[in-house]
This record gives sequence, structure tokens and C-alpha cells, in this order.
Amino acid sequence: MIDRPDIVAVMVGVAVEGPYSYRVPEGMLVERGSIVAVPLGPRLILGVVWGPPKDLIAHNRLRDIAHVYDVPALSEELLRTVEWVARYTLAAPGQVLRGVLRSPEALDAPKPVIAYRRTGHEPEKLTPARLRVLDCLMDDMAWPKPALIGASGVSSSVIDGLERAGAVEKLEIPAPPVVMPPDPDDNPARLSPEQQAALDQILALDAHQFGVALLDGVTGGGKTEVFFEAVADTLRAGRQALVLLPEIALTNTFIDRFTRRFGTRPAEWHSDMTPVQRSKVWRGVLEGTVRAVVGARSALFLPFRELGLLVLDEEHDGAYKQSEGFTYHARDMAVLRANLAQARVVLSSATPSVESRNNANVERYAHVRLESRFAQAAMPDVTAIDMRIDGPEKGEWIAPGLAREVFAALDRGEQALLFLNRRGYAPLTLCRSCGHQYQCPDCSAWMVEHRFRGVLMCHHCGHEMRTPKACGECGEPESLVAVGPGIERVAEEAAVRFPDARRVLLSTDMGSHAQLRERFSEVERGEYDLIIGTQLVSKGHHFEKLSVVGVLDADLGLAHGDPRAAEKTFQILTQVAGRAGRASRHGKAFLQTYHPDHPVMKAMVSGDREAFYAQELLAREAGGMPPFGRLAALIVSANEQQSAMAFARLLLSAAPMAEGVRLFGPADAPIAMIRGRHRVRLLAQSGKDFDLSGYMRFWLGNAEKPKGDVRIQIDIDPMSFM
DNA sequence: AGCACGCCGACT
DNA sequence: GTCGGCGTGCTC
Repeated sequence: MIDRPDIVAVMVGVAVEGPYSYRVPEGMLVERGSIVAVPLGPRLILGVVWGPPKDLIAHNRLRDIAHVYDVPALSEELLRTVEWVARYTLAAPGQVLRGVLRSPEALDAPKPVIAYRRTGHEPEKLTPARLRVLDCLMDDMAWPKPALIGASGVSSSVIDGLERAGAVEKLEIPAPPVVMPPDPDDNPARLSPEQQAALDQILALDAHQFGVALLDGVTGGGKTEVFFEAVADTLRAGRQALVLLPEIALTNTFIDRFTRRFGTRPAEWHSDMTPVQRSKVWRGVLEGTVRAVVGARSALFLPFRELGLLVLDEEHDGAYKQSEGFTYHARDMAVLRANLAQARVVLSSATPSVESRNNANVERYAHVRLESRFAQAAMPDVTAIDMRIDGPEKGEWIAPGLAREVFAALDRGEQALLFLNRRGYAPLTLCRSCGHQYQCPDCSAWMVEHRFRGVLMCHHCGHEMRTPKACGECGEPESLVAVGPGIERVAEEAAVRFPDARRVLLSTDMGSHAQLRERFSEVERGEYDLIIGTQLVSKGHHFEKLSVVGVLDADLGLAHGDPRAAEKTFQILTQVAGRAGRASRHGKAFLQTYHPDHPVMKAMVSGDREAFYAQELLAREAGGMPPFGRLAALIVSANEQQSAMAFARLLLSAAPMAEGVRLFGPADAPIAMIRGRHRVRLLAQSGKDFDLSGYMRFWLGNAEKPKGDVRIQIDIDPMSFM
């Protein structure tokens, strides 16, 4: 006799601590992983059958599962991923599950396509329009209506008329797959010997075992071709592949490259897809008709059942660490999921994170170096411009030495890039009469002038005010002065210095996504000579004619007392400098700095990235910082600073003693107020072999719960100290 | 996540 | 005297 459970645990897609028990009604078949609708309070919500009931619940409280969806069960690997991610990040498992059940429309039966086919009866009246339709249908295939309209050039009423006349018949055909399966053998890349060696190293990882490769090679060295071949290998093995990109790098260019390699577009997964597109991709992934996905961070939680490869392009990118209800780092969670799925991971970057470099050093990851023959040509000559000696005149931001190089590039008919990672016109506005400095009323941040739009704006909460004509404090007219440069101000200076150059300003607030994409295409077509841009320009774009890059404030990232300041600065400088000289041209990059002796600048100038990583790893080890130690941050926020601080002190006093854990704070967070909420930070630091997540869970589980407007935000492995 | 229950200010 | 503000707590 088969023992069919009549009570099961169902993980519901809400932020509760564990699964709830439900009765399985007579005649309903469920298994672990079945997606179900269950009644919770007054409504029906989505959940997933988790297994045998965890707790004994009074029978009079038990309710029936309302519905099982007719889709494959979620894979064991995904269920365990949900549990592990929840445990690691201290999120409720139900909350992580919500990230999986993101596309509820996908669970409904897919809408069949209405198609038309010839019946063989000739209509009595045969008009030219009708003839064109029947011509199309000569192949005796069923044509979907839109395709038929397109091919025959008639309106839909002609088809309706033919149907009434009995010449065609309507029938339902199954919806076509959302994308065609990619063909691993469509257009294999001709790899250079170096690329082939790198690929061989990746493929040396057992295709059916967990393994991680760090694909570490200079920009333009051909990493994409290499990991595409790893995708092909995975597809040939009958498993699914996922390529993750930072959202901003998910460009048409990348999709086109995939399409050229595999003969068909990949399924995509990112924030600006319609619900219908999302549901088709989600269901295709679950049913296995979608074999490869190119997506942003959240694609990590797609319901793959045969996941064999995860690629993270630009693995160092800070955009992989974000909050979506819970805070997670996509790189670390990808490694975790791959481990549970017995899948391979490729982490690809020209500037790997210090964590990944360390994992490669200790041979936890395979270190796949892609030393291109063209590496010397690919990396530009980097020169530091000492702003203390060779800086520009007061009120200007482009050093004379840099301006000369820009002129020279323009004269040669090449492109130049001026980079400043700061939006707006000026980061600070003050009154020269009374000294008043404009600050956001809701955040501890200066209001940034955006002269183009005529506003002062807070970059933390988006608060805006019209740029005043007179000082709001002392009333003195025309007394406000802009202090420091933003990218708009650099553009203004560039207009004066390089009036004949065709200039373009690229910054996220210069237009919609579509407009920006168009600008980028124009730049790639060579319609501009001088590009002035923020971080936006440092990612994923190839500008063939670009030969000179000037970084106007190379020190910017070093200002914060952040444990990753040096790493982040090194990464962004390398990425920006790498824009120069992509093709045959040998590029030049200039770093305007007040600290030419800083290790980051020295590593940039000497081109010795190994020295940078070695030194940074030593510094991290000395400080017990990641990857040699663990960090967890607690941000306590409240409407009043005192209540946030009081609760943080209470938390601290409730912290359990544990050997090897050091607690810091409470102290005001570096950004002490955001959106009117005061923020106080506690920090826990431990050795790398300590279960800091478990410690934090134990701590918070036993501490008093916050009351009133006090909130706790937990950030395991914080990437910055904001 | 929702939704109901519950305790304090401005209305017919 | 009520209507309703959203803080708190519960949902198998």
C-alpha cells in the first residue's frame, strides 16, 4: 500500500519563519516541490510543498490545499537553495521563496495560439485579398492570425470572411516556445591558443560536479568567447546554463553576440520585461524548453531543474550585491546554488574581487588566466597627473597635460573620454555671503546642483528643489556658488576648451534607458569625438576609436573609510582606463590624483595588478577583513536618532558572548540619515571559519523585538559601510 | 505580505 | 458621541 500523506508542510510565499501544515484533499496528488495555492487567513496565496509536516497543528486549524498547479515540481536543488539562502542572509525562507515564485501568471495554462488552416473548400467569391491568404495557406500548415496577416498583407476581416465562407478553419495550436533552443554547434568561435587553453581549464571541471573557475583576464582579451564555449559544452551535456550580468551591462550588444554564437536569441530575464514575457521565460525554464538564460541578478532564483553552469560576467561588480526584500550577494549565492545543483560556475572579470582572487590563490577556485597575446596592446599606458604640481587653474578641472593629450587625439581623428564619477553640476552649493550650505532636509547629504535641469537634488532620496536665485538663509541675491566638479561642469569646461569637438555627455540622468542606448550607439558609430561621462561609460561598451581616457578625480573612491575603498577604486580605474585603445590603437590613460604614491595609483601606473592584489590581501589579512574574516552589519533606523541609538544599545547589551567575535558600535552610520530615517550601525566581525550568520540569528532571536518605528536591517558580508 | 483588531484625534 | 489614523500581530 502506498503511503500517501494527508498532511504536508507548505512553505508559503510570505515572510514567516517556517512552513505551515495543510491537509491534502482526497484525490489530490502532491510531492515535495509541488507549487500549490493555499488559503492563508482570508486569501489564497502561492506556496510550495516542502515535505512532511514539521509541527503538530490542531486538526481544527488545518485547512485544505486549494489547488495544485499543473507544472513540474521545483527541483530539490532549488528548495535547498531557498533554505540555505534564507539561513545565510537571515531572511525568512518564505521571503526567499517569493523571489522564486515571481511570476504567478506563469502558473496558469499557457494561452493556446489561434491559428487558421485551409479546409479545401473554395469560397464562392474569390477576391484578390482572399487569394493572397489562400496562397499563404497552400502549405496546409496552420498559421497564427498575426503571421497570416503579415504574410498576406490583408486585414483580419478578410480572414474572418474566409472562415464564415468555410474556406478556412480556426484551430488552437500549442504556444510556440518563448525562444528556440540555442544550438551549441551553430557558430563555434575560433579560439586563440590562449583562449583554448583557458577553455580547457574550465572544461577540466567535471560537468556533473560542483566546481568554480575564476576567468581572470584583461578587458578585450576574449573572455566572453571562452565562457560561451563553456555554455555550449553545458548545452551539449543536456543541462541548462545561466549567464548573469550586472543589470547595466545587459545590452543589446551582448544579446547580439549570444545570438551570433548560438543561432538564436537567448531567453532574457531583467527588470524591464513585461509580465507576459517574464511568465513565458519562467515557465520555459521550469519545463526545460528554455536551455539558456541571460539575466540580471534575480535570474539566480529561476526554477531551473537541470542547471549545469552559472556564469557571472564582471563578477566584481558591486551591483551584484543588493536588497530585494532581503540582502544578498549574487556571486556568493550563485556559488551556493551551484554547489547544491552539482553545477559549474565561471566567474569572469578583468578586475576580480579580492575574495575571488583569494579563493583562486588557495585553489578553492581554478584560476584561469587569459593572458592575451594582445594584452600589451589592450592595456593602455597609464600616467598619473600629480594635481599638487601639474593641476589645472583654480575653477578648472582638466589639467593642462591632459588637455594636450585630448587635443592630440582629436587631431588624429580619434576619440577621447573624460571620466568623472559624479553626477550633476556641482556636489555642493554654498552662499558666499553667509556660508550657508544646502543640505537635504531628509538625508545627511549635500544637495547636488543639476544646472541642466535647474534643480538642487539629493542623490540619496531624490529630493529636489529649484535652484534658488537668492540664498535661502540670508536672502542675499546671486550669492550662491557651486563648489567642486560634477560631470555637467566638466562638460561645460570641455565646451570652452574643445569647442570644435563633437561632444556628448553620458550620465544616467541625461535621459531614458532608450535614449542612452541610442547615444551609445552613436558613440560606437563614431559620431562623437569627445565623450564626457560617469561610471555609465565604464561598463560593457567598446568604443573602437577611443584612444585617450582622462580620469578627472581618480581619488574619488578613496575618500570613504570603507574597507573596500582601494579595491573599488582599483576596479573602476582599470575598467575606465581599459576603454582606451581597444582595437589596434595603443591607448593612453591619465589619472588626475592628489595621491600619486597611493598603492592603487602605483599599481595603475606600473600596470602591476598582481602587486595590487598581493598588497590588498596583506592589508585585509592584517585587519581581519574579508576574505580573512567575516563581517555582518546591523543598521538600526528610526525617525528619531535617540530611539535608534537606544535600541541599538539595547541590542548590544543582549549580544551573546562568543570567542572570536568582536562587536563595534553603536555609532551613527556614515550616512546618518536617509529619507528622514536616522541610522545607527552595529558591526560584528569574526574569523573566517566562524558561523557569523548563525551567531547573528541567535543574537536577534533572543533579543527584544523592535517596537514602534524602529527597524533593523541585517547585512551579512556588507560591501560598504553606508 | 496583507488584513483585522485596537486604541487616540477631528468631525456630523 | 462616532470615523478613521496606522501600530501590532497573526496567518497552518
